[in-house]
Amino acid sequence: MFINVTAGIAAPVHCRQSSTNDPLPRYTCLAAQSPILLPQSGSNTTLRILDGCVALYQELSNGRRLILDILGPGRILSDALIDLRYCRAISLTSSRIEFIDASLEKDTIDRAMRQMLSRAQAHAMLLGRKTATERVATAILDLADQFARPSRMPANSGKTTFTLPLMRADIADWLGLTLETVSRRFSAFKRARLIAFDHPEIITIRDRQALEALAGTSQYAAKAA
Amino acid sequence: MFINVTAGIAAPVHCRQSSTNDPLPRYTCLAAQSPILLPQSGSNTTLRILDGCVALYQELSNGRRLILDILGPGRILSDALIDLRYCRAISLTSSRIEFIDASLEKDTIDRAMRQMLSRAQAHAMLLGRKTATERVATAILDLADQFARPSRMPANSGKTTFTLPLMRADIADWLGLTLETVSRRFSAFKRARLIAFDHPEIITIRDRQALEALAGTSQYAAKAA
DNA sequence: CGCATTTTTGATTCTTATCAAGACGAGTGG
DNA sequence: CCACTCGTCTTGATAAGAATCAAAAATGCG
Repeated sequence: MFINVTAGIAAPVHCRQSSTNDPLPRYTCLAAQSPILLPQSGSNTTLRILDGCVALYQELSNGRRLILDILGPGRILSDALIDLRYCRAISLTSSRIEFIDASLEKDTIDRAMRQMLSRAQAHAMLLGRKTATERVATAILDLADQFARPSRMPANSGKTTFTLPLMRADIADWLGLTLETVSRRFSAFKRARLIAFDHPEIITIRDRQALEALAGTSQYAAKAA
Repeated sequence: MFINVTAGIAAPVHCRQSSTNDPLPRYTCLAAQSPILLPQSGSNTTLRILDGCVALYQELSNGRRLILDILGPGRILSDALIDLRYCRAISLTSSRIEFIDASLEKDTIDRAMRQMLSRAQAHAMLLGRKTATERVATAILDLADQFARPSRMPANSGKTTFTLPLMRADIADWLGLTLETVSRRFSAFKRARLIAFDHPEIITIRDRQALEALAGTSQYAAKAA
């Protein structure tokens, strides 16, 4: 199912969308695994993710794929930011997105751009110089930051539970690993009681400090941005 | 030797620099291996590399380093672009830089930002999914694009000669490899007659097409930007 | 020329990929 | 309700690629 964002009408069934005359914002709901087609650069199509999860990825000749970034609620995606000749975007879970007027929120775009670059650089560090263990620890912490419900009970010191919007294969494509390696690291972290999970996609962080130590110094700079 | 760009006065000996009252542009020469200290974000310090080569890099806890990008003549470096808490910049060869007024060239900064992001994403692809052979081939082509003299004789079909501004260890830190692996790939390419060199830093591309094939589809998107 | 740095090359080890098989869970239809 | 299937996940055995360790060769410099 392809959603052409240019037209803004080819939305799936279960979709809330205001009428054409309405002022911004307009909402759209995407099913899981829906490609998001931004128009050619220059049209200034910009959207904000309200809910769900979007992956920005590139592909190589023989089927190799790398997910460049995982975008959770609040993140901005714009043709002003990314080079669409090389990047594709896809929703990993069912997602709700909002179209925003780029010209009205120049500052927002600017901040999003800086965050994108900052994260890309931190991710390059991860891909170039971190071990599999460090990569997975980094990923778990980043995903917890982006997808954990803010409503955690205060008594639960440090324990965060969240639903992974990516499956093992996606995490592998994000971290430059194989799904088997990712699975092994998750199992190892579970054995070491750094995380806990019964279902593979519902993760509880049991020892955040240890994970942070494993993840290495250069945590995603995105937090501060 | 530290060059604090804020003040713009702590320049090395062999330095051409106009007086304080002069209008833009102002030039500065940097010796090889001079760290470039940009001020805290917000001051809009922006510079253009006129000659030479600058590396943008990050460091990890235990001495691991990753060069995020190699900047040749024409490239822009600005505190508006990069997060200076995590990035450092250093000249790899003696370089000439020019300070520009970011407010006057908003469009230039914008294009530079997009190029930076585009290159960061292509580099992430390289680090995450390319083999050592593909990485080195990609690097040689990118460096040729950035540092080969444009004055190549027309008869020399496809043959480009240029001086590498990086040594093997730098290339390794850029490509997420070790210097031994980089050296081995250079030797292999030499044996296969894809490149030629007598001195390790003066490289001639003998078979650009083969290199491009090895480098894989997603060549640096930077060219078009 | 001699010294320090860089590069090359070789031998070995280690991490992760690859190949393979089984376990688990969700959904389907009998 | 239960078999059946499909997709995902886990785990194990093995292989491949790059790192590491080590030493020699080349280069540049004082």
